Amino acid sequence: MPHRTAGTPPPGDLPHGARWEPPVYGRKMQSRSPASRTGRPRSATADAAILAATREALVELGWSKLTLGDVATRAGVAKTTLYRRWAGKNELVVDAVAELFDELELPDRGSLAADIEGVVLQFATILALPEAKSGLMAVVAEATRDEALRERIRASVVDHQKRLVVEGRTRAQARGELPPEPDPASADRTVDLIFDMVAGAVVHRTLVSAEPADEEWVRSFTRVLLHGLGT
Amino acid sequence: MPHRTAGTPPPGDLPHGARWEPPVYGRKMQSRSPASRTGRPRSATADAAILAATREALVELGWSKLTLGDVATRAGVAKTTLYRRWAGKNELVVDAVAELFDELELPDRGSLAADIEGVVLQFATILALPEAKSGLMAVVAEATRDEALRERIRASVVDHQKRLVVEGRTRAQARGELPPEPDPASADRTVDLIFDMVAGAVVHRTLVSAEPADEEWVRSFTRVLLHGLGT
DNA sequence: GCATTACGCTACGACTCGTAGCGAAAGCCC
DNA sequence: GGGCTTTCGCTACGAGTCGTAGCGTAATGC
Repeated sequence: MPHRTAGTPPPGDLPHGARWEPPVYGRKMQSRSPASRTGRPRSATADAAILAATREALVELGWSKLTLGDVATRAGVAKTTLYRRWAGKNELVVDAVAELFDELELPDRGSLAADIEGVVLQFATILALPEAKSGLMAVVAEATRDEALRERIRASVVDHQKRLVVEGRTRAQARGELPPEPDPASADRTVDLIFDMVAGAVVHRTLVSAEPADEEWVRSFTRVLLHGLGT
Repeated sequence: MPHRTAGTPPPGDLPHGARWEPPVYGRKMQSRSPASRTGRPRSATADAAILAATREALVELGWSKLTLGDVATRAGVAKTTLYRRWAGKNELVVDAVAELFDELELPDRGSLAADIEGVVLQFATILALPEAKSGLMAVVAEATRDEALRERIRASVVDHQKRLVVEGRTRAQARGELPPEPDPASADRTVDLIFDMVAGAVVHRTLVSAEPADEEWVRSFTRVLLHGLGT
């Protein structure tokens, strides 16, 4: 099963993909893509094998020592096949890591605090995986100089998480735990702020401080997020 | 002027550094270091030129395309000189980026909120520099698989910032804006939490969301940090 | 002067990169 | 089945980077 961003392009985008000069959208699509096409189809098995091999290589070698030739060997495909499907290491790793975050959900635990603690713990668990740690931050670093890559990360990782923030806020407002927003623009800014605070804190805790974001830490974090430092 | 972590090793550490097999401390020290030594001394001018050239190359090329050979050329030194002083790209970039954060300070602005806003804005300004963005996150990603590198980052970047948190909290407690901590262990945890929340949010806003952490954002962030989401 | 260390320079094997070219395989459509 | 189209595996290649070795020279302390 190929990754969502590849098999199912964002609705209303990329109806055709013949041209391929600058790495606009990292993943190379099957040329001449109007839904139907003739010829031998791409192996979906290879897709899964390549992404799994990429994660495996990330664990064993880390970002800097990961080579596409090595990934190809692990996946049992030719190196050229990799270059036919992805523009380079950056795009490949984004897709490989993005799959890890697909399972993020926001189960209703009855209160805003419990909801936050639950989803933050999920996020922290994923981020504790070595392939997530070394892979994700490396591509984020690369994305500072690559607009298309940043967009790719946003589409396949960030938006997925941000939706959880929106959902959690809606739920909390229905419970009366949060005041309704005055206008939509202000609501968007608040969502962005919360998202940066939550994801940023977990990432910083895990990667920079190199300490586990365990239950105790998550409880403290949630308390400050909801009630501030003063209490 | 060589960087602090090199010229002035952490007090009570590294009194001798003759052996050099695994990259224990990234920066290679002058072999046989017991304070005095004979022979031609290392050029301090070269140190500054190399670190400046590294930042320049980070801006123009980014992390992945930065090569030590190129840095050497820009700095006007031989490539071998670079390898005599640093273990590799990671350590060099850490030192080059660390200098950017040396100027961080915590001026007394009269209230905890104002203090936080001031220092967060400083941090955001530095992090907005392209050399800081691409350089810092790349080495953090590498540090997930390199304990020594992580320690190097901690010593030359993170601790510097964390001290500001401690100072700000002390100041706020003296003003009566924050309650005193019950025990030292709890106090340490709180400092770590705040630090991860502040630095993490700014980093995430700047790098992942790719939006500026401007005054308006900082004000909103500070409000949530101090009083929580409920208000 | 002498010992010692840093420096600039050149050269080197090993490795990775990304691509080109080929024949074979695997699907659609007639 | 026959033809068309696209993908696949494989090999080979030039280009570029890596990190080091070796050498003669420069700069300091004794």
